[in-house]
Amino acid sequence: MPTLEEIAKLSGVSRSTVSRVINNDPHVSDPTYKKVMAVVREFNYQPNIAARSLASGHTRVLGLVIPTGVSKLFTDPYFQILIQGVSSACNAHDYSVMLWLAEPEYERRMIKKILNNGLVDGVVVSSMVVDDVIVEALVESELPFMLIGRHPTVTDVNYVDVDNVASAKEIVTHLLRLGYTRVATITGPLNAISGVDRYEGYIEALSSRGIKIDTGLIVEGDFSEEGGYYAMRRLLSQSPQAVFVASDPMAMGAMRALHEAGLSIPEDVALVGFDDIPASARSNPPLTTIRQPVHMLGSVAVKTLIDLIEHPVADLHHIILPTQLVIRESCGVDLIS
Amino acid sequence: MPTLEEIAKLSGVSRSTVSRVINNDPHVSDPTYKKVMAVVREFNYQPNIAARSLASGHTRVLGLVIPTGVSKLFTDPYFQILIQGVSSACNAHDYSVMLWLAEPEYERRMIKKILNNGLVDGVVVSSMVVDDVIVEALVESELPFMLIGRHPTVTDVNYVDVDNVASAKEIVTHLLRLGYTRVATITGPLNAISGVDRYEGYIEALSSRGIKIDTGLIVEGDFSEEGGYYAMRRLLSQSPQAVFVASDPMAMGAMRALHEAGLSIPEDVALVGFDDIPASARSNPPLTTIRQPVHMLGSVAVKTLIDLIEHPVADLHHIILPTQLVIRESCGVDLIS
DNA sequence: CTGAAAGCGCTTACAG
DNA sequence: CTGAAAGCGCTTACAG
Repeated sequence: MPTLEEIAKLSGVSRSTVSRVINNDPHVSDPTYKKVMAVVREFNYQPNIAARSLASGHTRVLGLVIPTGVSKLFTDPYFQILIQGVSSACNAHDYSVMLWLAEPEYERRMIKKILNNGLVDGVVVSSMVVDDVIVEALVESELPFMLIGRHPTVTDVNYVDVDNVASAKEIVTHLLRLGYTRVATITGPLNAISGVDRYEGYIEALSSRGIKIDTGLIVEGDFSEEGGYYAMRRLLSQSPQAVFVASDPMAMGAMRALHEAGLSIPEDVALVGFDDIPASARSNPPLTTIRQPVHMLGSVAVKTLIDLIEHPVADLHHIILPTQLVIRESCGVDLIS
Repeated sequence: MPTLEEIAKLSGVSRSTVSRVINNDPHVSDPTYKKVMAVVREFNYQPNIAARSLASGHTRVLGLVIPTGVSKLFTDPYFQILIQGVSSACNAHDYSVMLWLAEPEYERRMIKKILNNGLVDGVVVSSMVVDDVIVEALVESELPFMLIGRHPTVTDVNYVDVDNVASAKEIVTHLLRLGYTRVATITGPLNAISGVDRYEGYIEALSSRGIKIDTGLIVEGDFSEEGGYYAMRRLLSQSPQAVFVASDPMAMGAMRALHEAGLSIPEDVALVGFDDIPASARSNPPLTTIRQPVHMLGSVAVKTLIDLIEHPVADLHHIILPTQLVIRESCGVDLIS
């Protein structure tokens, strides 16, 4: 592994010039550029990252923190796609991504250490819980950061999100329009912002049609398949006509519970979800759901963050990405017309 | 974010001394230590990683490369547990882990770049395919590295593995002992070393009992649930009495195919797997399988690697971890006695 | 367009 | 036990 100094000597120029060449500085003559590049290639020169970071003051690595625990991270397709979005946008901009692989409590203890030692140029955070301390730590650290999913109380931070309230309201309204009146919901965890927002959308949809809220029809889930399964079992005794499940993995669990109970979908109980994970198109029956642009949430967060790093501005970025209502078979068809 | 220099000034000692304190060098007097630590805490000093790496020549970060593509990585519980093992061992030794988030082809293009820029002190590689170029790159780079899973041709490298051949032979022999004679197998991908080894174990078990190999009973899978499902469907026409499935996710897929065909396990077809993922204990029926110490594979790889980094030796490490035959219901009971 | 020089924030022999 | 000094391998004004 040669150093920049050696490359300079070998090509008969100064270290400054080699540095310019490898950093694509336009102020280098063509012959010089070619001469140096030949040597760089010949010796397979790779600039030392630590030295480069120390001298330049930035590392071109982004931190990705998902304070949700490793198991959930690997279990929910949402994160899989989100991470792909983050990862591909980073690659495209020549940044690396450092994924925090640790449990929630671990984060809190280490978070400041990691934030302040200059390892990352910025961070993207997904799926915070409402009382998460990470936002404070981030604000204190003065590092640029992007949230995926808005924060309920701290509003002067950058984020990208979908309109969870409106989207949930839309799909529940669809159910109402089909003629169902006893519409239940399996909510997300209510300490997650998206959980609260989707619940809110459910309430709004019912209220705006003058339907009274029946708390017996509301069960809290945790976004997981298992959680959906058990929530649905609890809901069974209330015999809802339709259920809005606040995430597709939970909807898969709810389907399993329904099948086990010998109930058919949508004839006995109609079901809709939220996410549109790949499995939702293949489920039995295919799931009506809200499609989130998950990959794009990740890539937009990264692109915005990189822009923030490279061109600091004071303006806040609050980006809302569009969702789609995807109608398949699990919601049934118009009961009235 | 104060620098070491400022901490030195503030505590009235030299930079050398501050460095010794934060690195727990025993050659520091107690009063000095306390004085400096007080200042360190007061200002929440975090050493700059880039500077530290540059000066010391090591980074305390380990690369984890699993050249299998992001989707597979997030889909197979094997990797989830492996990563937890790697991650926890790193944490315990104050190392960070950098997970490559990229598709296989990408690796090859970038691998040298990443290996030679001094970002990682060593790397652990899991799940290579037989013709993988990464081992060469690793050898060239002169970085310390550990393989999880042996390499078929390059033997002078360090690895930790289970004895796939013997374990597969053991579980197939169990099937034979129970009285089944038409024993099929759904293999792993035969460009993966573990896929080949488990297939080899199947062959050995049959051969050592004088049973002729029937190629119609051998179908290649890909370690995934889907792959197991389709492989089992192809096997159905051969009406095997029992099937050795080379991974538990594939066994789950095979069960699904069997259930769909209206066949019951183990009455119509007995089934055994390999891995013992969490789902295998809860499947219907619970799956007889080989338990791999996956978490330990990860942590042993890391511990050995760190030892290699901190105490370089020429000796090769070839570590074989034990497996267990876990007998549950899917294999049925003794047909003969 | 190119080079000399300072500096990024640490660690580590070397003295004492 | 402690400090002065060199050095890790780069980048970046500053001159020219």
